[in-house]
Amino acid sequence: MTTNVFDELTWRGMVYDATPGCDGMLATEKVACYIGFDPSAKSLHMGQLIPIALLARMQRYGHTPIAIAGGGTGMIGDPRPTAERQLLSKETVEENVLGIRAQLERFLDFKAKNNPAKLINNADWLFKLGLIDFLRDTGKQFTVNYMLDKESVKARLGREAGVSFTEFSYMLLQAYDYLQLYRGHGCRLQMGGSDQWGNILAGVDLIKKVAATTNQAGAVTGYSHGEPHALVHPLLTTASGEKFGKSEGNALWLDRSMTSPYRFYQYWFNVDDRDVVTYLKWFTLLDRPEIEGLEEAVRTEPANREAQKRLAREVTIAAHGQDGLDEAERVTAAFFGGELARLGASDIEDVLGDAPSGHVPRSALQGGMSFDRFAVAAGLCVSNAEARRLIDQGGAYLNDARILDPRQAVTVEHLIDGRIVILRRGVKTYRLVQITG
RNA sequence: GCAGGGGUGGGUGAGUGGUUAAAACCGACAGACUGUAAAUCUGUUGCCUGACGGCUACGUAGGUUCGAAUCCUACCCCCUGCACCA
Repeated sequence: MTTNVFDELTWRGMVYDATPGCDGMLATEKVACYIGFDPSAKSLHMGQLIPIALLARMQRYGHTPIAIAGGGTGMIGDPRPTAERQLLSKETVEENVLGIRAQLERFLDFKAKNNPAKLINNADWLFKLGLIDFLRDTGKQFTVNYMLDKESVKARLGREAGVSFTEFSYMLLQAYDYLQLYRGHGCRLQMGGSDQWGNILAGVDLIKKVAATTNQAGAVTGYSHGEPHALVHPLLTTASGEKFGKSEGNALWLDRSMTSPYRFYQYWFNVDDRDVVTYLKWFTLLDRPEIEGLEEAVRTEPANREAQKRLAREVTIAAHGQDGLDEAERVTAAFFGGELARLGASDIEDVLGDAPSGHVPRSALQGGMSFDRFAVAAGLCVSNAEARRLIDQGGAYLNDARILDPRQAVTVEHLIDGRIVILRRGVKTYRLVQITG
């Protein structure tokens, strides 16, 4: 472990940009720092593990992490370069904030003796904010020219549909948040992705304007709670150029009911060799020698996947606890260990309770059901045509036996202990089918 | 508001009356090879059908035609200039 977070983050490749003096502050003082979490869904997604990891690391170095649940800013929405956002209802935002809160509590220590993490909802102050006061106190500090400089706003200005005043104002709200935290919690660092740089600097600028202390001659001598800073991380993409944290184009979630621990684990397990070291640095607390050891392992014995296994273990346990990891590893062993056939139904149910599953009524199998239709009924394929295609190509399996004839009948004979069937497509897509009724 | 360009399958994008379920590329899926990797190679990639064949589809709604993604009309949306706001 290096002596200060900044060096640590630099080594981990997580510093894209920071305000001058930020490194010095982090090396010599213990400060409060914050990151905002947008409550646009009831669960955080994998991409948001990045800010979580940053906060967690700050805490380890003795700084105080503050997670902001954007209950207020979530009512507005940060402008996207393409199109206006759909406003979420107040109820939805509140619900989402609750979900996010529960998840953050697993990653940050809220009971630490010296620097317990804090979780604050910016609705606390934004909802109370009076328009006139806001325009006079905060709005007056910014020129529209400054605000127009933001990339996402520029992009929108070039379009006929434009950008609503609502979203245009977002930047000021975020700046105001930072000011509130600065005043109320002495928060001196805001972090985020590099796409947030503009918004974060707006906050820094606002604080500097409002909280500067001056000498007799009017020159700035300092700031009431110390100089505010900004630090942003690079935006992470995979070696193949995709957005990090997406599988088949869908986001993976931290909520186990939305993304099972098994799928979560598998995502990390399957990380490209080219990405695995970066991910170890970003998402695990492993120290430098350990990561360098794994890096070496990737180079010399890639087939062992030591780095991927370790990555998957570390991150899954952080997100889903020991139970979640056990479950993910049990399912993995059952599916990929080639011993499905030897297990009984209750063992399988036990182990795979969490695996992607489908249900087919027993009555459908009484007279036998052709395999292609069964595959659709069980949710392995979306259409009969797709099922037939899959079978033709030799990628369909029933209880680990390849099926080559679409009309092959699935009957009660195939049931494991009379109530379960395992379907598989290709190498790694398994589906547990429960026969009901 | 005026003028011009455009809306095609998951994406980019060809196609301007029949031979077009719609080129090409990407993505996706499967197979081979492997390490549950990458790269590569092969196949598949609207739906129903074992197959013949059928059905639905090219912004939306109508129309012309034996026949339209392709022509006409109206509407919606996007883009590019110009004007207005200044």
